[in-house]
Amino acid sequence: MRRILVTSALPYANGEIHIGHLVEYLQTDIWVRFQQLIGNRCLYLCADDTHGTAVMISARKAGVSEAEFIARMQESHQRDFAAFDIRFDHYGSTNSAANRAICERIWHSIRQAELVVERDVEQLYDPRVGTFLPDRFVRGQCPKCGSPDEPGDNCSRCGHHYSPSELIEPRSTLSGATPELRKAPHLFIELEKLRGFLESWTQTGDHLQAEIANYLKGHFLGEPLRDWDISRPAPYFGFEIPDSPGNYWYVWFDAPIGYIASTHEWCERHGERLDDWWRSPECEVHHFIGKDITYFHTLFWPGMLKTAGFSLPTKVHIHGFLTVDGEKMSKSKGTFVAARTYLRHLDPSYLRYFYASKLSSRVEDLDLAVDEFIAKVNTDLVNKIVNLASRTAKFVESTGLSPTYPDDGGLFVAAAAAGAEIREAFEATDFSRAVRLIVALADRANPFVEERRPWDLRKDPAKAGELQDVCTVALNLFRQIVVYLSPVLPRLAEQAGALLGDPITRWEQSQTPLVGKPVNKFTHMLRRVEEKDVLAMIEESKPAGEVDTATASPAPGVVGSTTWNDSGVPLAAEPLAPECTIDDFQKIDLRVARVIAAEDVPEAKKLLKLTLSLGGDTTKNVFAGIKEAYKPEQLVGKLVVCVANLAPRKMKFGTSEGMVTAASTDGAPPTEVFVITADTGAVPGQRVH
RNA sequence: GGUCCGGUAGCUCAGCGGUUAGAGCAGGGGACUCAUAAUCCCUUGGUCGGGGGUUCGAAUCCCUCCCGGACUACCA
Repeated sequence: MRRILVTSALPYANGEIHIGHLVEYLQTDIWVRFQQLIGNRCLYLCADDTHGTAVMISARKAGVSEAEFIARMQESHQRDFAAFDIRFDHYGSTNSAANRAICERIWHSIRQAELVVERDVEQLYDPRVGTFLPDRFVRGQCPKCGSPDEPGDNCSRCGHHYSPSELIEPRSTLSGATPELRKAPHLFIELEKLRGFLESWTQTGDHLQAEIANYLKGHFLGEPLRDWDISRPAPYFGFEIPDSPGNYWYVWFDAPIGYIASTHEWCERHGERLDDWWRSPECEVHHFIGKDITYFHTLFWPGMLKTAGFSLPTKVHIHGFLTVDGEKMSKSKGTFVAARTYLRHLDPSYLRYFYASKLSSRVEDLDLAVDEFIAKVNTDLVNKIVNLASRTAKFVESTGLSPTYPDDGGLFVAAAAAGAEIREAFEATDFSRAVRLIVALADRANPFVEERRPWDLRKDPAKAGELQDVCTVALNLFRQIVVYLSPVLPRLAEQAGALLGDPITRWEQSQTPLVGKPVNKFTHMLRRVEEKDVLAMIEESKPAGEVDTATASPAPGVVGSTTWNDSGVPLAAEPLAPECTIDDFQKIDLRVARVIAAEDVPEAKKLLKLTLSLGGDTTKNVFAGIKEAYKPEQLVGKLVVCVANLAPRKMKFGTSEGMVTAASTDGAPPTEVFVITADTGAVPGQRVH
């Protein structure tokens, strides 16, 4: 029996769980349940990741204390996980006494290893809010290309990288205030000192997927590893560093330590020793994470563990992101579905099954195509698998299963043998392969029922024995499939166990048929998915107030903010700029213009080249960063609003003589950009007053 | 631009050196009626991205090009 400790990444306490998060938690939960099913001792641990500026700000906005804020969020997270049958052995919080203690312990080791250096860091500071600003909380004009309102780390227009302090006319997105440059001491971990260890750990053994090891080799280990800035000056929601008053551990220092702290809390409750799980060569440690946090889990984290003498991860399992119908999840398209919203419309088993049917051990994005989702769930689960039971169980309600297992032409034995391959696939987190193999078993079981025609047998009392045998076979094949599928579909396993009076708890149950048992009354196990439910879920996930003009028209004559129920998200994402005067506004000459030509700039990722007419012979050549939102032909003929007196700017592909105005939510993907057009009747050349 | 992954039937994918390339779904035809109109049988459909090469033999190995995606672009 192996002893295995498993974690999923700690969800951040700044937002709700959505179906993208669930890829990871379901993947992990399935693997854990599989391990338990085959008899291994397997613990599944998680916690909320609670620290950092973002939580501090969100709590402030919500008008509650951080403690209150994270408590609410944690409750919400745990409720969602439970609803999807994600079964943690313990769910902690990084804002716990246990975590603080272990952070201190690990910190002490890192200090002792002389890996810490102190250096001053200049960072922008918001004097109005009284806090230092992470890069993404600062916006301003790009120092290179002059593009206004660019984020604090790099320019979305020219791609130039800079530090937020290089921005021209920077402002805080929290308050609109002009940030000040302030110097503060920060603590750094000198990761380069661990190079030897990290090279060998990442490049040998089976700790990482091959593509990840390769990626690290090329991207990080190819040059000196940079020092890791792991402290933040006050105010910061987190743990104060004991030997550095006024400084707090950066959230990414204490977050992974939460894995150990959560284990510690579990140990306290169950009378176990932490060292048996985190300092024992007998115990495997498996982390499941998304590809976005590869860096933290494959370099810093092993470095910290190694230095502090904890077990290194046996394996870091890294998965890709979720896409919906081939595109990134999008709030406006309604594909950014909160777990809570999903639950209002659909059965969690559908998602568990669908994800399982798509997941492999590779670092690939997983696509949820709505049609495929519906087809897979209905065809495989309901029509093929559950159908085996629902078409035969009632014939043996009174007699129960045959006392000995009848001749089934070798079906049960063959499916039992297939278990070895299915088991390997689960072990390797190659769930799509496992599911494919399992469904193939159902494809063989249904023809058996068809051929033996139980519905005819029941008409002849002399064939009662044969009827019982046929149903005994069908129900056993069903049960066998459900045992294999039980890590994916625990509810179905429970229902099947109840039907046959024999709870499904062990993989071995797939190897021996069940005989001589009474059969309970069959009750529905899984409803078919209906397209309208999926569509309703997507509709509900669209931002409130966003009316789909193709399908809905507003009630005439009724106008008011309560009627429209517009979301507060865009404004909150990008608070109002500092006040300006009418004179300030007059400097900007906005004009109505007609797009008379639009063409793609093939070499550019974001740009379209537009020719704007201001009426008469006056035209302007403008490059607009809207390629990902519009096709050129959609724009030709449109009346847009342009900044007509903008200084011309030479760009890689030509000179841009103006700018087309467009609306977007800060932080939204580049596909969510909406060009501002003029109402009917406006003509090119008119000024916007 | 760099790195990596992929391109096999309309769709999702399997096969990854060896008999005429497979499955499920979808399409077409038929059967059945126990079952959540589920099931079963038959069937249409593919120069395995293009081109070179290695080999007795290639979807499978090598080279090259094209296309799609992810990551990355002095950033952690």
